[in-house]
This record gives sequence, C-alpha cells and structure tokens, in this order.
Amino acid sequence: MSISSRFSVGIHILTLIEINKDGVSSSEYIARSVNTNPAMIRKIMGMLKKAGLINVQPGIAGAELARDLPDITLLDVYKAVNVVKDNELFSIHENPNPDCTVGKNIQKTIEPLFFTAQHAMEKVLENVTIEDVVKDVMEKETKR
Amino acid sequence: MSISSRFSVGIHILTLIEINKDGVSSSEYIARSVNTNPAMIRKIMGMLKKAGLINVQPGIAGAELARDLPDITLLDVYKAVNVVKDNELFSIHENPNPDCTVGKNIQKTIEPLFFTAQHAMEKVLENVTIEDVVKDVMEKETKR
DNA sequence: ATTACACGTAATCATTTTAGTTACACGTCG
DNA sequence: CGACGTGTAACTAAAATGATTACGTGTAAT
Repeated sequence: MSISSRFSVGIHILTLIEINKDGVSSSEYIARSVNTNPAMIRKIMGMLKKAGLINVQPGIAGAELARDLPDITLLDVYKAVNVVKDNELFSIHENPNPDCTVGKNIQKTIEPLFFTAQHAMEKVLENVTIEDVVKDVMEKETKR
Repeated sequence: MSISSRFSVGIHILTLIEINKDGVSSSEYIARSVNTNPAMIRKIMGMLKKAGLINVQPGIAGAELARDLPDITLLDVYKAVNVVKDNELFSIHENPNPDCTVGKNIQKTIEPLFFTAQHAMEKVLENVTIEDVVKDVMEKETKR
C-alpha cells in the first residue's frame, strides 16, 4: 500500500505555478512537466481549487496560487487531494468478537495509538511549506 | 487509501496469544475472536512467524510469543505484516519532465520530506509495545 | 497404522482504488 | 463565430484487499 501520488503531483503543480509565475500555467503545460494527462492535472487542480489553494477559472488559461507561498503547507496539499480520509491512515478490522476480552476492547485500545502515529506524520507535513519546496528545487537547479 | 487491517489484526493476534497463554491459541480460536477466516489468520501468523515474533509448528495446534512482551513493538508488527514497503508510505509520480526545472528536481526534493514524515510515524509505533496493548485491554476489561 | 486435527499455502472471487484516457459541455476572448 | 481551455463524466487496465475454498503435509492419540 502507498499513499496516492496525487499528493506528490499536487506539490509539483503548486511548485510549478510559482516558478512559472511569469508565464501561463495551463493544465496542458503542467501536464508536460509532470508527464501525465491534462485531464488528470485538471482533476487534481480542481481539488486544490476547492481547498482554496489556487485560483482557476473556466475558459481562462492558467492558474495562480491563492495564498502567499509560506502559507501553504504540505499538510494543506495532503488534505486537499484527499489521499487519506480523516483519521483513517490505518484501518482497523471490523466486528471483532464482543464475547472475547481481546475482541471486545482491542479497537478502543488501538485507535488512539494509530491516531498518535498518524498525527506525528501529519505534523511533519505541516511544518514544510511550498516555499521551502520552491527554494530547494531552485537551489538544486543552480547547483548544476 | 488506508493501511491494511492486517496490521491491526496482527496486533490482535499477538495480544490474544498473550492473554490466552494458559490456553491453546489455534488459528480457529483466534479467527473467532477477530471474526474472520482461519486461513486469513494463518496467513498473517505466517508473517509474524517469519519475522520471529511467534512460534508455530505445522500440525501442532496453538502459537506462542517468541519474545518477551516488552520486546515486541508495534513497529515490529507493522513491518512483519508487510503493509507498507520500506520507505514507500508515500508514492512519488514517475518520470517528470527532465527538461523542466521543477520536473528535473522535484523528486529529490520531495523524497527526504516524505521519509521524515514516515519516520516520525514509525517512531511512534516503535515506542508502543504489545505489553502496553495487553495492559490497556485488561484495564478496559476490569473497568466494567 | 490409521484417524482426526491443525498448520501452510495456492487458487479464486468481488470490491475498491489508482492512474490513465477519451469525450464533450461550457466559459472566455479575439 | 471560432479557437482555446477548464470542468467532468465515463470507461479502462492494473493492483491491493479481504474473504473463502481446497488440499497437501505434519503431529499425535487411539
């Protein structure tokens, strides 16, 4: 199992929009950079738009960021592209036997542990912004 | 997307073996507690055995823990049941366009960020043992 | 030795998710 | 009006999950 690449594509899209801010970031343009289909990009952009991360308008080519660079965290993107339902990174088996000590209590024991693990992961995503990503990409580019 | 319930079932199995240590934990017995099929249980027990967490023998009913309770962490179980490939909790889109600044560098920028997030999650799992789980289950049981 | 029981594992199946693709309605603007 | 681009729906192939059936092999009791 892996978390969908929609997440990394979402990050790619936002980063590209910023770096190409003097140009026009159409779905076709972005798709060439990501190396996928424009329809895929539009679908993901739709999610980013719905989450208030970018502005796009029907019929008008190009998208732009809806917030300042440092105000978009990877957690924002993660939630926007809907790769993991809220608090369901881990799934817990349903209907354990209530007539058994373990079956009766295991879910309520495991749940908070899973939440803690998940939140630790999300906290890391929250502390990285698209600005950080943009800077790193630019730095790698100039080092050639 | 969700991490397979094999993980929570694995925890259930180990916990049950401990709490039922005076009895015989056959796959059929465990399956009744988890509320699934004995074959599923045997498959997961095979993984736990391969990881050195339990001892089972063909033809002999019952399983027992292969380590002391505090020496089995949730991370051990997580890795044993193979729910996530090493360092692949997040998947990154393949073949971005190398002729684009973003496409060329985005993978190497994102990778370490994803690793950090994943490791933060795994660290939490590493700090919880089956002993903790057993204690919590027993505590919940006596509070009724 | 035969029989009953249990583990180990392969094969099959329905369901869900992903990623990709095509197609087309609708909006914008020259 | 016509060209272009966004927004979506429909469809596909591939992969993963959870469940189930079946059967070979190992163990031990009678």
